[in-house]
Amino acid sequence: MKQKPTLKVIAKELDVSVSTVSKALKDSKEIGAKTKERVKAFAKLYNYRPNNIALSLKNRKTKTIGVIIPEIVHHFFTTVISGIEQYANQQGYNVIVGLSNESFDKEVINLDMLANGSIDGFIISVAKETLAKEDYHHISETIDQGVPIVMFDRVVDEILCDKVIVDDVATSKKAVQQLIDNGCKKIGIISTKDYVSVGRLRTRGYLEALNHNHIAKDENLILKIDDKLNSNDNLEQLEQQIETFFEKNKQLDGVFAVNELYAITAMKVARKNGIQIPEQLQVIGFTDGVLSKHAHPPLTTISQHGFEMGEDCARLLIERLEKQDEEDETYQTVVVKTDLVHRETTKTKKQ
Amino acid sequence: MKQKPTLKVIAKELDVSVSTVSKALKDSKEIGAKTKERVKAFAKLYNYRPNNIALSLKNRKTKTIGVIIPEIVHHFFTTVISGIEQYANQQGYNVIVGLSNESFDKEVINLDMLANGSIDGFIISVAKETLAKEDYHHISETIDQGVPIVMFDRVVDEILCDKVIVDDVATSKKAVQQLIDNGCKKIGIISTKDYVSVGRLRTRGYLEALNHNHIAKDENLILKIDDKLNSNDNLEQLEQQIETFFEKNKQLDGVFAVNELYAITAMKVARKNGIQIPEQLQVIGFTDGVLSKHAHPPLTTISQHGFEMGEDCARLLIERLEKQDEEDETYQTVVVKTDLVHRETTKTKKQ
DNA sequence: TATCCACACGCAAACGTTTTAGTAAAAATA
DNA sequence: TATTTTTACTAAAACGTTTGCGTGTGGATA
Repeated sequence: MKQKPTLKVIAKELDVSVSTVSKALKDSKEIGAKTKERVKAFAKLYNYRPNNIALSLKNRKTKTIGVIIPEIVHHFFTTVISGIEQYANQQGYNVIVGLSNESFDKEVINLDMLANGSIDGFIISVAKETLAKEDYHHISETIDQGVPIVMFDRVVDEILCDKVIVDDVATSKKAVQQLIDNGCKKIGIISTKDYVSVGRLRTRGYLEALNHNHIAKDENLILKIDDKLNSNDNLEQLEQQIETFFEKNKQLDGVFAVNELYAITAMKVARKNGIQIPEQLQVIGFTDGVLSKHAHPPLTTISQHGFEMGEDCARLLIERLEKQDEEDETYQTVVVKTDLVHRETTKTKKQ
Repeated sequence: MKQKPTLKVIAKELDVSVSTVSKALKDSKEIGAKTKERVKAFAKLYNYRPNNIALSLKNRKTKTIGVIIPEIVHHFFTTVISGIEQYANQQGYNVIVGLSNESFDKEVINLDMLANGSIDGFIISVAKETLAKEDYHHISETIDQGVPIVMFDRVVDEILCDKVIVDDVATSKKAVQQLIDNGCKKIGIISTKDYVSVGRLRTRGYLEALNHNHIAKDENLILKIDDKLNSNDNLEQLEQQIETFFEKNKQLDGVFAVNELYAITAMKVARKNGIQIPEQLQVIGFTDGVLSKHAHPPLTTISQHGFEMGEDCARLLIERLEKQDEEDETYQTVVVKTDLVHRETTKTKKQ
């Protein structure tokens, strides 16, 4: 339990100045060969490492990026984090994770805690409560203070910053089109309330697909789940709502669900009602996670490539950080491509 | 894009000294009432926040704890992180996450990057490669440097530090006993190679249960999966190995799997072979995650209460940090209790 | 009027670095 | 030998805080 060596103690020990030690360690030509040797040997012996905090203070940058997400026990978000981590570490950056738990207040607190010099920039996916309140002052203030932000997945249009998203509308349209092509006549969507941007957009894509195929919109076929039900606690309520939905729509032969959980639960309800998948009912989910892959039957889904999204987020942020002098005020929105992963809840009509 | 206000700029603007500003903001009685007012008003106007990095440097503590885990796309680990986050934030600490990706080198790098003043202490679950190499010098060196470490789940006995674990042996024994009580005669275990501590211990629990019931050990009933197969890429190989395992053990009527994935995959193989669960084969998995809950049929599992484990880790670490003067060299090992979650892959003989 | 004491504030050091500018001494040049 | 150049190093400032101590001003007291 010895104290960590600093330049100062090395200097004192070797009877040279602090600056000599510093320079010797960086192989400066200002320092003589034998002095360098002495210093390096001593530093290695005592396992000297420069103090990161001091460096951060001096350089006014921490080489750390803050990621704030609604929840971490969630396959998509962790996949994104993996991508962020990978790219960031590779560039010598650390990643600090803050959880908002979908709460506005916790999001504000997290932003506050980290924005005071702890991190160089943020990557954030906005909490549902924040989206519902439409209060983004904490985000715009952070940007105003010169801390760049990259938003992903749940983004908000009013805020000017770099963004990484999936083309929710086009992707959903593609998925629903697939159901139509596979012969579905009565296609329902299980979505979220409209203030969740991805729910809103995916619903729009669903409607566009119907419209494009001259299928009339039927409000009964659109189920908008209340956000609170996402938490694992009230699974039964979710199941109940979907059950009711199924009862209301007897000849339902296709379901597009905006997330894994809704898709899986729909399958569960279908199974309970003796509905054969995919023979009587075809299902496509958004987001390709473990649940979909290991479901029975394995679920056809849309893969959003979370890892790549994470990499893109980190890249965008770090690029902006590294050229912060130029004050580039033009922001990018990266749209990552999606893929339809055909598994066994859809009929394989066309590949 | 204004620069962040510091004490210095406030001081200059108000034509007082830096120390006056600092003291005024903390309501020191040394400062006159009107000056305090002026300073506070100005600070609020420009949204002044003390720079955390400077404080960290001064106080020699960062109020940040580093968590290093093998992978983040994993229900158990994210649950633990949730617990850590919750407790830590509540105590005013931040959480920084490092991923080892099960690699020894990445673990060392992560430890190195963070140990130089960036964090006050670590919470770590050791990478498989590290366990295989049995090289823990990076960990002991970190502890020697005065940075406390708490290990959880995958711990190593040789290292003296606080630990949070599950009683793997007893818990596994209990699970296997349950299978026996439910009438299973031929019980197999799907485990990992022995260098993964949890796999080794859970296998031991399995054997103890057999022994306790005077059932002879049968090597054929013990399948030790090679670690590399955990990654989602080679699922087919995993499936293949389990398939072979089933063929070798025809009258198998009980399976105890040391993790979710193995359990789920075993069920998949069983279904493919037309084996009815739980009528012909009963299955219990270790770790209660989303897969188990949403499996069909829902999987009976052992819940390790990851959230509580996280809280315990954070509590242990923070307690040690806050009384670092006393140099308490007695370490605790917290054993969190487990529960058998009865679902539908076991016969409900006794509740 | 001389002395004392609050009062209100400023100075400076410290945390551990890096870096610019400066300075002795030694070496090279004239 | 006198001057310049090079070598090898040190001093000090800076990053943004906090805090113990010093100090000038004023009013109250003697």
